[in-house]
Amino acid sequence: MNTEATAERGPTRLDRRKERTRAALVQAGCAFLAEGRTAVSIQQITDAADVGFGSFYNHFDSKEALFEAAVQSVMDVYVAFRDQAVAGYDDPAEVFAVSFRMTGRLQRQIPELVRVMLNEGTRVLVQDQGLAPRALHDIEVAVAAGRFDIESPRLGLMAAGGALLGLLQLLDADPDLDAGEVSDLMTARVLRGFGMAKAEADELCSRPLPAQPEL
Amino acid sequence: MNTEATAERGPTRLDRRKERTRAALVQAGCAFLAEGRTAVSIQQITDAADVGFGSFYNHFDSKEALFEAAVQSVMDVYVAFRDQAVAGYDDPAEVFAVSFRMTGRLQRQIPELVRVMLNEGTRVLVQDQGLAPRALHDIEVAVAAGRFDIESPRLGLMAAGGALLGLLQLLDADPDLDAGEVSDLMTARVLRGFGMAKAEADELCSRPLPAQPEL
DNA sequence: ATTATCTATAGATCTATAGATAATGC
DNA sequence: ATTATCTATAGATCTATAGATAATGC
Repeated sequence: MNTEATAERGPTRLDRRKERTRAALVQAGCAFLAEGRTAVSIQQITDAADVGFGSFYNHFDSKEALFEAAVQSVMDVYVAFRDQAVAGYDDPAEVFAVSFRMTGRLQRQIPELVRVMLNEGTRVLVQDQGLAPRALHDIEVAVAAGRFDIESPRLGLMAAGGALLGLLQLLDADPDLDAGEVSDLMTARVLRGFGMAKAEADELCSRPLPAQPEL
Repeated sequence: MNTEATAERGPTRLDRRKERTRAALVQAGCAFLAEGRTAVSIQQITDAADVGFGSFYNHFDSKEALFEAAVQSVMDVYVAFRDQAVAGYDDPAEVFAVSFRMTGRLQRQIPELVRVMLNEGTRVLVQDQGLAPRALHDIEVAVAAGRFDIESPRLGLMAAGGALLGLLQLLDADPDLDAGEVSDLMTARVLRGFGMAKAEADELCSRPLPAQPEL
């Protein structure tokens, strides 16, 4: 029995040490994922994490389990980023625009995180938890509010999500691009695809943005 | 010296046998790629290809080299598919629409091929040969002809290509969807994002299509 | 006393090649 | 005679675990 379960105290120092080890492994997994290198040995992973080889099995059953956790952790961070970024906006179309514009800028802030997402590709758009349901909700709310004019929210999600991944890929491939400018152009284009007039879309994409959330 | 080099004759029976072996290996590589299983042994690959283990090294230096060739072969097939599909169309906007609409339908025709593309993800959109330069050319021609109204063809490529991948992912994830219907809706949405009026986009996406090219 | 970490290693698996076999070319 | 295929295997690498060590809890 650990203290947490019996006496309802917070995590012990032991718990924190364990969590640090796990986090180091997940972090190393992310680094390899960002490079698309999943064909590494567990030894290479523990070396990168600066952790004893055997410790790996205290936390994960297999390499695949680690990589899964690594993707999960990246998506958790991204969802938190998005939630913070759009907090305080009322207009659902603006929520959508802000989250789109901020994500493009995120590529310059934490390129490794975005690379993990790019390696996951469009799979993230059909998962029934995490990013996809939130983005779908955003779109549905905007449709209900009469801000978007589309046939199918799910199709809209795939179009917008795909375009977002394309934007991130472009920014990753070309470091010279102005991330803010390109992101805003892409966002305006997607809004037009959702039936918004050009002038209105452009205006919505030129409004000031919140500060980049802490991560 | 082989007969081809010295006497300019066609490929010999030996050449054809070699090519069959190579094709079997590439085909097996595609099958694993489509499942996202790159962590297979060379033994598993040669078993799947029904080829002796040692023969692998007659054709490839490493597993990575095989997978690269497998992706290449899939992209070659897709480019040929697209070229055949759009042959005979003059209006660059229609070329774009047909290639988009036909690709969605291709998912139902050869899902394994599309799955390999999905596993490659947005990477295909920033490669300087194969699909990306052709699609970019289509867009540039349509802009020059006054059919598309966009700021940056490259950004348009990323938006359209990303949306196409999203469409393919959706069709792959949900076998019950009407591929033709969904593809046409997505195409129309992308055309609107390129500045085309809704009525015109819808009309363009309801025209008859050529027969699916042989592959 | 308990728990997580580390090191060391047995056994499994995988790669790359050598040498034998089969098919084709001339 | 030549070339590609196949089978067999040595050596390298990798995984999973056992047992020792270090850190923490009480």
